[in-house]
Amino acid sequence: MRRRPSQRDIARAAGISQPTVSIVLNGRADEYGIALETQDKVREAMRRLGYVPDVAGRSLRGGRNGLIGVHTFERVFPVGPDDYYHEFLVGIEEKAVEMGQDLVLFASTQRPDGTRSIYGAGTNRLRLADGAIILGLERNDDELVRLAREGFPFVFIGRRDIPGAHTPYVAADYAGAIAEVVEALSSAGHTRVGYLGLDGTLRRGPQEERREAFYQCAGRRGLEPDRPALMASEALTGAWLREVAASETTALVIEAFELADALAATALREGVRVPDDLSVVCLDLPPVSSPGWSHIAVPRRDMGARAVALLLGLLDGEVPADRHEIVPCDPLTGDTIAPPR
Amino acid sequence: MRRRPSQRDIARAAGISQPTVSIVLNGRADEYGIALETQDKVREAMRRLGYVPDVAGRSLRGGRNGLIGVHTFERVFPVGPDDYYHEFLVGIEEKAVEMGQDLVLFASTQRPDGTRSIYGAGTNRLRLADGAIILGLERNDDELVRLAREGFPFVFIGRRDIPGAHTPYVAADYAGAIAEVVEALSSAGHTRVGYLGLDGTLRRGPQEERREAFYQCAGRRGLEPDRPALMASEALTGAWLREVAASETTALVIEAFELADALAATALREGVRVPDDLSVVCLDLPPVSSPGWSHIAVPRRDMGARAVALLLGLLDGEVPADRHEIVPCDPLTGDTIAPPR
DNA sequence: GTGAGGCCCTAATACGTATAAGGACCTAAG
DNA sequence: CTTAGGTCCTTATACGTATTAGGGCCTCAC
Repeated sequence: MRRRPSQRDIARAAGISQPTVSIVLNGRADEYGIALETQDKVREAMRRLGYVPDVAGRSLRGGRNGLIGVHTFERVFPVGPDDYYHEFLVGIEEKAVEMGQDLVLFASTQRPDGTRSIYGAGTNRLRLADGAIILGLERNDDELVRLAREGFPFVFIGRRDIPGAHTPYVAADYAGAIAEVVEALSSAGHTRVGYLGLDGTLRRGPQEERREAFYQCAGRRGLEPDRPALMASEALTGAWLREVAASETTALVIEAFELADALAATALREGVRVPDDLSVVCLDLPPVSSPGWSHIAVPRRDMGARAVALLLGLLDGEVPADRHEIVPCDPLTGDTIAPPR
Repeated sequence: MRRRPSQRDIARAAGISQPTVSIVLNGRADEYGIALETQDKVREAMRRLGYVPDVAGRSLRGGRNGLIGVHTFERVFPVGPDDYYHEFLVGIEEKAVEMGQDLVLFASTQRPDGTRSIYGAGTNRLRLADGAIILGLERNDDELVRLAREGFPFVFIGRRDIPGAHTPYVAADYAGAIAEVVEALSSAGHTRVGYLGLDGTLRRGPQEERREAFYQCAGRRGLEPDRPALMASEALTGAWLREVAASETTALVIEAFELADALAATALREGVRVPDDLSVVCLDLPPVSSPGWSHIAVPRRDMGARAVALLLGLLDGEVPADRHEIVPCDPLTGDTIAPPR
């Protein structure tokens, strides 16, 4: 008798039938009028045999398992320390703890090339969980559409408006936060502002969203932004920085933390003083990073937590299937915005 | 007809029986001698109806659900970046990907005080997975004993010899690595060596294991170690370091990365040159840390991966239930061991 | 003493899958 | 003509769960 005890085993041990066990287990004993004595027998047997409901059986039947799936379109734990997913996971786990749910990290969906696919492995593994939180930088709209069409409950982290599909998501309020940045620069007296963007496709979606929000907002507030300078962080040269410092541009908006790190090093080397010679603001600096530069930050932890709450709301049917949640960014902090020189 | 197609639907569409569909799907058509024409009909219907196998049904049938539990006696994702668990998780995930398994992080087992307990919630939630990998700094021997007695398959990460229970574990070969350190110090010409240990209970088990291994090994190799200096990293003062540098002691073995960081800062302040004035070796420096100090490192990634492999071996019955695995540490690297001044 | 109604439980079933056992049909050998 | 053997498929079953329908037994009222 090596196999895990099932409801039938409990029933046998308690001298009653399997459905009764199920009823007691699910707290519907009163509703069905099960004698207290019987309930005790059942619970005692469960404890004694170490019963735990079977995931497969439950989800086959259509019930809940207390499992929240987490699917990422790339590896969950990249090697580097500045990990895109980590903070999201922290938030997800925190809320899961609070709500008494466990998490399933889908590792089995990874293909040989390192990307992950919901349907790639031939089966939709996500179904083992009650619902899933999905995150990823790649655009995999077709898989999401299919998932939505199957009626599987999920929440995407990040803005993801897909035509023709109701996909609930939790996104950061970039626009609001960037308005705050623009306001701060403007009221410090800046008019010509440079924009340093990340070249390449690494996190293209979010980057472009920031960029657009910035340019729209700057225009409305009377700022004159330079055309965006796009480069990889290794490509940031002293010559470029000297040129900026010598130009009319008095402040720099930086799109990504890699560029901020590179800029910090270059500025130090070139003797460009921040913020005396050049004001600097970074959009989305991770918590562990860089000097105390002015920045806003995507509230990853908070977004993770909200995603869990939203998913549970979905599962309980308390929330419509096309609900979006926009989470305010962490407010602008730091001290590298000064009046122009 | 909103629901996803099942094998029965395929069968109906192709005008045959459900088991035939299953047989074709699993590539056993030849074995069962299914006519090519029938196979084509089946495959065509699958494509047309968009069939995707149902995991729940499968794992219900197979007895396994492809879920590997990960239980930690503390939070999985602490807030700090120098995260004790992170590297283990990386290894676990890597191997899980390779073996096509998914991971369950047990968040529901957390008690209000932040600690986690296997049996705290009344039932052993771990049972939901096929088996589990358990890690944690606290000693919770009683829960492990109970788990072992219940016959639940698990692997502990870290040395954990519990009298009267077969608990498989994966541990680092501290002794071997520390012998390497002692050998290096000795052959560089050192005889008097200091030992800087971490005070407090934070990671007591592993720390003490290192300490004992060092003192035993040093004795055998003819080194004269000072009595260990135990302190919290904040308590490391310039005065202490000056005293060491002025004494007969020519090398320092450091137990934990926090102390290494603190020592680096203090040495810089005090003008103590490493390794010219003092040789330094750290036991277990995380990958992302500090100057290029000489150190050995606990092979966390590797240990995580081995734990997964060991657990699957256990599940397949290919491995006895009392198997221990000792993983060699990453070899000594760095350049802060020099001849004594 | 018959019916109503409450109490407490069981039998039957369905979900999707995989496999063992079995059966129908045909061909070829004796 | 019978039988052995091959080919190709089906029937039956089991896995663990939750729910619907139903049934036995007791008590009380008429």
